[in-house]
Amino acid sequence: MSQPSILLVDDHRDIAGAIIDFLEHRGFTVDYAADGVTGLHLAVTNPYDVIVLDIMLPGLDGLAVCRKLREEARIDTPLLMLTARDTLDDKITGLGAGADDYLVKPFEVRELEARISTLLRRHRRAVAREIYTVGDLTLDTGTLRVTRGGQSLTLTPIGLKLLTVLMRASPRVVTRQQLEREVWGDVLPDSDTLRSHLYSLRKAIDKPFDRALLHTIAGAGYRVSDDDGR
Amino acid sequence: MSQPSILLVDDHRDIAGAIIDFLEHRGFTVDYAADGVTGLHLAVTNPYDVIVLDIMLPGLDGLAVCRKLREEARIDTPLLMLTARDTLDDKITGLGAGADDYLVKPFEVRELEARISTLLRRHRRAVAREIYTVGDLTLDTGTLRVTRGGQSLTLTPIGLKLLTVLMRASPRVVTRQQLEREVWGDVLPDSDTLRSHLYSLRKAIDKPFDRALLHTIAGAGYRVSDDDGR
DNA sequence: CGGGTTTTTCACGCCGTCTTCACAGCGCAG
DNA sequence: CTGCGCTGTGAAGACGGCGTGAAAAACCCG
Repeated sequence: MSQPSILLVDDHRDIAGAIIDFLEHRGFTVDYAADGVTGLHLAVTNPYDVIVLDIMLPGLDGLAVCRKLREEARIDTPLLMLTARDTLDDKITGLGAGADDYLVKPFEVRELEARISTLLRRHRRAVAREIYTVGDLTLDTGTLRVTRGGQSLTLTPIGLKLLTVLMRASPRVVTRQQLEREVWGDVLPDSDTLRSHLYSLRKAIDKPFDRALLHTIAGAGYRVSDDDGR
Repeated sequence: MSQPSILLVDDHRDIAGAIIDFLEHRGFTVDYAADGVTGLHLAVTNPYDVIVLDIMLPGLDGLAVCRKLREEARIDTPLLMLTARDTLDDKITGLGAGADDYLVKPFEVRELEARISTLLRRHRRAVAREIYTVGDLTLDTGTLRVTRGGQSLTLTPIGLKLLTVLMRASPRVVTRQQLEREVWGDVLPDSDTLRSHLYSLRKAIDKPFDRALLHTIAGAGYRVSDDDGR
């Protein structure tokens, strides 16, 4: 996600303009709607990374938009609610409607950006979190923790990347080319440094244990699987 | 799977009630148990698509239930563990015990649903592979594993390639030329090394067994089929 | 700038694979 | 009956892929 996209829904055009200027200057792409219906429509038709929603809107208010997004459209994009008063009621109803955070007006744009960044990070982590298990080896892509037989292992970044690809594919075979592409993109290194990395990955996840999980398939590629004789 | 079925094991009846309401409203069928023993019993007697298991349970706790399911009952239904925030430890999350995912309490029900959907998707994908079968010989083109009569065979890369072509074509005849083209492309080797490869392929897949599956069609080519009489 | 980590490069040597070759069996045609 | 061509059989050697390990280079972070 090189350029996070934001949807801003707020009927105060002057304030909104300032916010948009600031956010765009900070590298975000911003779409804007001045009322609830338009905002809702934009939100369901485009994939945003964060939605910023004023609670007071003409027609369909922020709470209603939020609820519709969550319950009808089933969109779980992180949502930040802008509320005028710091009443406990507002906070509770906002969060109850499915908002992920709220911000009390008036606020600093810096503050808004910070909250947005937090939501981005959190959501990315939550969405990215997948857990792969092969035999007694587990990889938690959320915490980037790798464990085998209960004990935690430390890998280098590339080792981790390789293992992720291999475990996601498990028990299928992954070719060298696929692995190289995953790690280095399109500009592949000349010499096959991949071999060294697989060597150290193996040293980390297989060497200290009895059974090997990372297998070489001659002329084809590599596979992570718990064969166990079969 | 029109109506995915979930097993929920949690001793907080109020929370469980809310979860059940939500999930049933979202189109799942939910069974419920308030303690580990009941949950375990349900899990081994019914086929669920996903099991949601609280880690803190009266009597038999979640980790124990999970372990028993995996190690004794040999049930590999996707399992999601519910854990308290303060016990977020490798050993406690249940990953080591065989859980496929975990969720930290308190959580949003829609997050729970999202994770359940992910597990459903992944599990479905894991069982669907393209596999060729001829007689008791099977070839999994994803894992590149070849088995006959339950036992696994090891082939050379070229042998594997030949077998793939032959099994894909089975029971039709494949000419030598076609086989050569598949393996070597357009620059064919001078001498007919193909014969040697077919010889060793035969040695691998037919020699150790009674009935031959790889047949030579004089002057025409080769065929893989379970003829039985013809 | 400095220290530690990560990545890349390189060289060695083994092992599996591919190729080549020689021979035997078999069927068919002359 | 005999020779020829096609195929199965098996071994030997060449070759390349791959594991291994260390050392150099790049990188990151404070």
